[in-house]
Amino acid sequence: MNDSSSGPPAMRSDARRNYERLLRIAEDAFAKQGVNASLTEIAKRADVGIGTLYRHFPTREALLEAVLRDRFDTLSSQGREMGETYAPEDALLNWLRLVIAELSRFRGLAVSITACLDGMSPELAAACGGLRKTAEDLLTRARLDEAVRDEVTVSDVLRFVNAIALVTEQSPQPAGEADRMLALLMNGFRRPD
Amino acid sequence: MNDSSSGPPAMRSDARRNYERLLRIAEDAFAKQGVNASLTEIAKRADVGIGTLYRHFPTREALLEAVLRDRFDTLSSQGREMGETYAPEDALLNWLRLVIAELSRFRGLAVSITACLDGMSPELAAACGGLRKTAEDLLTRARLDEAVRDEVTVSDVLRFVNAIALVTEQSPQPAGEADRMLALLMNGFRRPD
DNA sequence: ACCTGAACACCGTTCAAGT
DNA sequence: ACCTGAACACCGTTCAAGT
Repeated sequence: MNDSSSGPPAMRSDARRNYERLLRIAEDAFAKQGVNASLTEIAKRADVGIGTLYRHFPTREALLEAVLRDRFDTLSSQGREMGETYAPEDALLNWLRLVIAELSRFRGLAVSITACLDGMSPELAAACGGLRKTAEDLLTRARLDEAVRDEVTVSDVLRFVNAIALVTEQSPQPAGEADRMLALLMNGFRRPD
Repeated sequence: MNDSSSGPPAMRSDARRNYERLLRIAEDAFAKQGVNASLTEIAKRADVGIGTLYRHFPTREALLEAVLRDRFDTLSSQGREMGETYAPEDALLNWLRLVIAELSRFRGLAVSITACLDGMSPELAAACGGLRKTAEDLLTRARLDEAVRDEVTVSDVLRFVNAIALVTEQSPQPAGEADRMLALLMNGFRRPD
């Protein structure tokens, strides 16, 4: 909490180097092999003992969370911008598109995020919290604008978006499919009148 | 193909016993541990050498497919019944509810099915084919009844249904959540007028 | 024709030993 | 304070040897 805005935590310089190398290699591995990429191999590719990986990131989720943090932060701020520049419904739609793109970056990521939406996997809770807050803002605005039914909750939205990413990620044209599904979904969210 | 309706394939009686034991144990294991349950343990619990498991089921998907076959068949015939007894839209809705319930039986099943909808995992193709055909019939009827937009494809429907199962399966009240999401979805499918 | 299980290559995770 | 890597328990998969 105190180090989230006050810059990098204090570390011995070799430790810091290892930490960053691990992060870089892990991102690449997750992108190429999915979120279940071999930790042993990540350590090896980072020229680091496996124990060092575990010291910095006690669980796979901790490592994943670290890799995700930056991206998720920019996702949130993009959401805020959109809220200011677009009409409520478009803001929501466009932002959700970005979220889906992000969730599709690593195979299996959407599953992990779903798990954390459901309360498991406390490691990713911070990452999800940010998303949830942004989604809440955009959804509320859309609701006030009468563009979305009252019964639709933030959980609904996030769950669906995860679902779309999940089910699209192996499809031949992920982005196209995802867009179509998202459009159908927003149509479902809209009020009947 | 020739043995799908002409009864069980010819096997030595001990082989047949092993085959069925494996099937029973595997179903239980998949239900309890998800579709990635340890094959080694399944073989052990079935009192069978691991090689025997591989002889009968060369891949995990083959085993899964065998476990699923019966259930998926009854799912298809239930779909046909519903097509005859309910109004087109209700038939589709109610059948999709059943599909979701089935996909939620094993953790991770929806992911596997999605993979096979997308053309990977040929092992499960047969199982998916049945689902697809039934979905096609029900969807066509709903379309003719003008209850569903023209652009909605079978793939859309199945993908969404998978998505719902997937994203619901770890939720606190899976069935309730799934129903809500399915309702929203059908709302999105409906024509604007 | 079918079964067995040892063998191999891999992985996650821990922890005593080092600097 | 941090790093290392051997050690342990597990898994998937193959295949030579058995009946």
